[in-house]
Amino acid sequence: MNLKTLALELGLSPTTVSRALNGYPEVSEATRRRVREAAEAANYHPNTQAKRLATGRAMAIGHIIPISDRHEIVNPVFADFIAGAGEVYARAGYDMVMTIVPDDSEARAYAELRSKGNVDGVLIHAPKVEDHRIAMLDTLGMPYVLHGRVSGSDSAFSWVDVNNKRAFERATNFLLDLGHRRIALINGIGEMDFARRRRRGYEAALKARDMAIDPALIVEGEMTEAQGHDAAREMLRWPDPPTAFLTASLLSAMGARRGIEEAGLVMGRDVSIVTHDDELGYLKNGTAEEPIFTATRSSVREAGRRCAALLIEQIESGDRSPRHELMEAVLVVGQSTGPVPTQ
Amino acid sequence: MNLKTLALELGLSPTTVSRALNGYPEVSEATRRRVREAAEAANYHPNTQAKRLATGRAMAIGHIIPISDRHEIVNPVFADFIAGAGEVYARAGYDMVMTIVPDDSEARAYAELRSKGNVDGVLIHAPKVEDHRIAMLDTLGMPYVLHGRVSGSDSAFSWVDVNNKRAFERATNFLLDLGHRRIALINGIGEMDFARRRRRGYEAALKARDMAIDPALIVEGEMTEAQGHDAAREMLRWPDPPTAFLTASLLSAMGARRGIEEAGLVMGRDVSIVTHDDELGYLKNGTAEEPIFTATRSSVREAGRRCAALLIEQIESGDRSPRHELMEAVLVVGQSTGPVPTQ
DNA sequence: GGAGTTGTCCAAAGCGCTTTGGGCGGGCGA
DNA sequence: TCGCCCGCCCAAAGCGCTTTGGACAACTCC
Repeated sequence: MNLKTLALELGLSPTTVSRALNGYPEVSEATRRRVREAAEAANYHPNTQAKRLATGRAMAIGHIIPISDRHEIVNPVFADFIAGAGEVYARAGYDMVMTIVPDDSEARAYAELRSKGNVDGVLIHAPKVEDHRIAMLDTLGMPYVLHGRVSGSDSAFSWVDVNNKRAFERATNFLLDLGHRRIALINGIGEMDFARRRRRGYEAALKARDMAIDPALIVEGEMTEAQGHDAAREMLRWPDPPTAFLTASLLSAMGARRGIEEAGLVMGRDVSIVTHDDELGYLKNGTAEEPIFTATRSSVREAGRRCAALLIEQIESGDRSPRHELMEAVLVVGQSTGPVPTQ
Repeated sequence: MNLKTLALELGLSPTTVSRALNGYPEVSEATRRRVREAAEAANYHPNTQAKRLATGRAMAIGHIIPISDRHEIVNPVFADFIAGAGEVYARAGYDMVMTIVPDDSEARAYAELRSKGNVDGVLIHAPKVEDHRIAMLDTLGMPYVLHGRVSGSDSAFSWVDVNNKRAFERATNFLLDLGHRRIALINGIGEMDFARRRRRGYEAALKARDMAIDPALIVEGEMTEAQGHDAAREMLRWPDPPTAFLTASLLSAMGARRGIEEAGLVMGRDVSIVTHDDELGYLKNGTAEEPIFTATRSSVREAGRRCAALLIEQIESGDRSPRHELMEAVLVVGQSTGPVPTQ
């Protein structure tokens, strides 16, 4: 079923049918209703490709996922972010098109997407501290929104981010207030912008109390269960072990907990853990009322929603002036923290 | 830059340029080279929408993800599956378009995708024991491939699946051979087809040795860390606790391990665990050489690749006859299993 | 009653590509 | 030398939609 035959059946011109369905005023309410009903009955939906060609709008948002380097797509937060963004796309009538590319052809992928014209804009994931994609996207002139920021050029583009620095500063202060002095940071990969900011927050809190920063207490790497476990096991063997861990993901926290328990210690009594919690769908920090880990909590799914909304607005309004949304994490207190044990 | 202006610049007709770029024989090698070079230099890529409209091929594969019900997209295996499929799509020049829909409009989403013509086929995730989507897709007449099967109608459509039954049968036998007699099954959600098959495998192994099936030893639900933990903690308090756990995911296994350790027991000595391992990118079972958990291992990412390849072949060949690929899981022995402890 | 306005509809062009159906000239066989 | 085929190229139609630029009748207003 296409426009022409539908028009033929109705005894109308394609023009009128198109206008009726798209809500243009040049058609009487009576015919509009008639057309709408006929379209419904025939389960008619305008052909996407034709519509796109005619309007010049792809009605699609691109996500480019490099495959090898940062394991981006297999990062557990990715799925939740996508879910949030996808909800918004669907409601606004946009397709979400995802392209998996080898790491070395990421740049080309953006250029191709642009020149093939199959998306109206792109969402950028997981920016590094210095991210080459920004410059490239600017020369391409394609609308984009970052999930996260790029240190140093924060205001030149639109982004949605959680206030990582403040979150980790607060978490550190929380532990300091409990009397902890040896606090380990089990962070994400150092070149990631979010990890850098979290580290800054941790360091800022220590500095504010005139405490030295011990590099040995900082571990950076992929946020897996093994990471948390290995770091905790290692550090707890030291003569002056940390009394608290600050971890960047729930998986790392789970690993750290295991390391603590392996050492015959009790989490929340002997050793404390504060973690960041992205509120992932399948990896919950207990329940909302009874969290297991004390955590800085911020929904990555909500971040996905906001990114998508921002990008769509930017595309539809044509307004390219950068906009920012900084989400604040909330600190929830669970059973994983307690006052520093007195020797 | 478009075909027309490129042709103009070259002093050729659009026809010839199109044919040169698409490898048709009616153009001399000399001009073909000239055209190719000019296209390269101008960074010309044919407009996707126009191409699609002209050829009638969307060059895209759809994935429809219901949002609420089964938490599908936030399921940790989803990302890995998508990564595998996406690789293949990209290589074959297909877009991956993902649609997030509220649960109650999933059926409509498929019909719309079909009538709007923006995909050439769809990949179906996470089939239930009885899945209404099959009938619907058949009436729509759109090519599709299932990741998994639907009990009872296995041969009517194309699918790629891991041999869940045999995997769990083998795992159960492995534990039985070690002398275990009280083996708990911590399974996925019961109405999922894969969970059903795994349970069948478990039950078949027990029956083969004339052992009774104790329903109390079977837990079905979302495969989270909490699920494994709660089940293990609960069961280990019983007067006749299980001596082994068979879990359906690494997360559940991690939870079970925690439950075991909380009870003051040692995994691999006092209580054994065998788990299924989907080889997720960010959730590894130790290393390939030194697995932590004894596991039935099968890459869900590879399953994604095969699904995609099968679907594309089906689309391009026009051959709708159903094809199946059954992947066998391999049993790897880690440190989580040992002979049943003598009282 | 005539001019202007308004409401409703349509014909046709155009989006950027592919593909059909030739056209033209040079080489080859008879 | 003639006719035919073949290699190379092009004009134009068509994919299914939107949108521009009217057409036509009915209505309003003086």
